[in-house]
Amino acid sequence: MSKLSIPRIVKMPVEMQATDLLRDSIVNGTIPSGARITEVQISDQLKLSRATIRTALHQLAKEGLLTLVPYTGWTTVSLSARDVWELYTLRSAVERLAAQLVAESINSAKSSRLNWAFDGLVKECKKGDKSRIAEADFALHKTIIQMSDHTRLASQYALIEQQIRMYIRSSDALISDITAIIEQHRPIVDSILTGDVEASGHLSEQHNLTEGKKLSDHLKQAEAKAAAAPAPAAAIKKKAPAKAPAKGRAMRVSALPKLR
Amino acid sequence: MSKLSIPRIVKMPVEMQATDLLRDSIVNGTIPSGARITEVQISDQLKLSRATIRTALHQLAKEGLLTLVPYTGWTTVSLSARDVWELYTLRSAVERLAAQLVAESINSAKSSRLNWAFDGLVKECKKGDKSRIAEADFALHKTIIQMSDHTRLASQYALIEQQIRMYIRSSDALISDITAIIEQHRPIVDSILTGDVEASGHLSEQHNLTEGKKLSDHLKQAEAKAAAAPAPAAAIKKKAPAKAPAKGRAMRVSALPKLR
DNA sequence: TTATGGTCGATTGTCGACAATTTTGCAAGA
DNA sequence: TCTTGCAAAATTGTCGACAATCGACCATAA
Repeated sequence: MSKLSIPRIVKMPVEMQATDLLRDSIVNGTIPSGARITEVQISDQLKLSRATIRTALHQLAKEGLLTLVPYTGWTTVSLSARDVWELYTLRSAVERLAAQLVAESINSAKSSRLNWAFDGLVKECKKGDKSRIAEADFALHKTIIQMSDHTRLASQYALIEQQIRMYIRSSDALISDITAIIEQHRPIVDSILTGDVEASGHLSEQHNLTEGKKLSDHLKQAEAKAAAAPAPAAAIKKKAPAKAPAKGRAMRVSALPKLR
Repeated sequence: MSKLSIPRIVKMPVEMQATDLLRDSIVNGTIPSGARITEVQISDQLKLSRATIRTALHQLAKEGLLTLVPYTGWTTVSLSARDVWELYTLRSAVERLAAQLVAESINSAKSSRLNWAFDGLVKECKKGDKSRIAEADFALHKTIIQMSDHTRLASQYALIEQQIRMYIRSSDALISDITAIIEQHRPIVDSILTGDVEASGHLSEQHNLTEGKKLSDHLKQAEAKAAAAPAPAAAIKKKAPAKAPAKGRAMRVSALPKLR
């Protein structure tokens, strides 16, 4: 077959560029979670036609980042504690499979690649920059996914990761005990390296489950606090000035990065 | 929160109707797998604008039913043995999680629902109609998924199921030993009913893995045979004599059902 | 005959305009 | 003051047209 490894320049329709840009903006918080956005607003800012933007928005909706109410508007999702639970249970199942597949097919090339990713995490932990640690953490997990050589698993994982990133952005708290992170991941990596299918799967699963529970609990607590001191939502009716645009017209979103 | 269970009448934009129609046509084989289709052709047959069809096609691409080559055309996917392997490994991971969740939260309502689905399968097995047996089989699995009450898991499973159906349509062979089917599923159902989380997960996983391997092997064999004597799946275009449409213009697809 | 180059039809990419629908705001009446 | 009804604004739904690009065909020359 023609599996030549020519770089093969990739065509990037504007459509896809716009999709990526918007996805980034949502995931990294430029467009805040729960925000209402409109097609014309985006198309104006990006200088693209509404049809193009529309396609992009539909894509993102399919990815679970947006919801569309017909004839009314688009809204970025805001994740609840239940959503986080769903995300992490799913993630644990997917990562378990990936770890098993990699352990099953481990070889020297994969070993060095896995070690490289793990070393990256170790280094960042020693430096201490939390956001960089989180990034290296993601990278290690993603490396395992990619090494499983399973396109559907990978694309499924990408969706989950996106939404998790979104949540982590919105809740600033996450990493507590830095030194523990290394020891949490080391057994997973080791079991994969030694080809222990059972252990690698089990450890991966448990790691995600506990991690997810931690985040979910944190969010539940935050939700409870929010419920105790609710925003002044119901009281004012008419002339209320500056107020969260919970139901009103679409809010103006701060400047999006330029296309291209 | 406003989680009221008002039925809330749903508006069905033509867009979505078209998407559903096309999805069905692909999954049930009205549009054969591997076929090339064009936007104008579909929009003509369905009497809808290209933009609408285009959105629908993009959706289906995101669902893994179509692929788009820029400026060239759309093609329905044709699943290889590797694809089947991916599908079933993923499915096993997802169903394992679902079974565990259901076993964990089993109660009388869920018990009766699960028993009802299993009885349906038993009845069909006794009747002997293979396609109805397959349908009851799917239904049982889907019941477990739905009972897990996990929206992301369910939507993920829906995608997998779609593609599996597509493959099963194209390869007519599947069920061999009818009586065995019941005994394959009974332990899974029993372990869930007794709330045995570990066993239910393990059994679900293994069931899918073995079933997937069976289908994958069957397909591999078919692929080998096809390579030996390539099939004449041709469509005549102009004056060209019969020839495989591997690269040619889009083939005419037989009448699609009417919209509405 | 075969290789080369250009031309042309087919197909998707992008766009702006109009239609359908929902939500909002205001005014009139009780 | 509160409710009700109606009009207007906002927003998505649908459409047809033109541009960009690709693949196939054909004329030409070695």
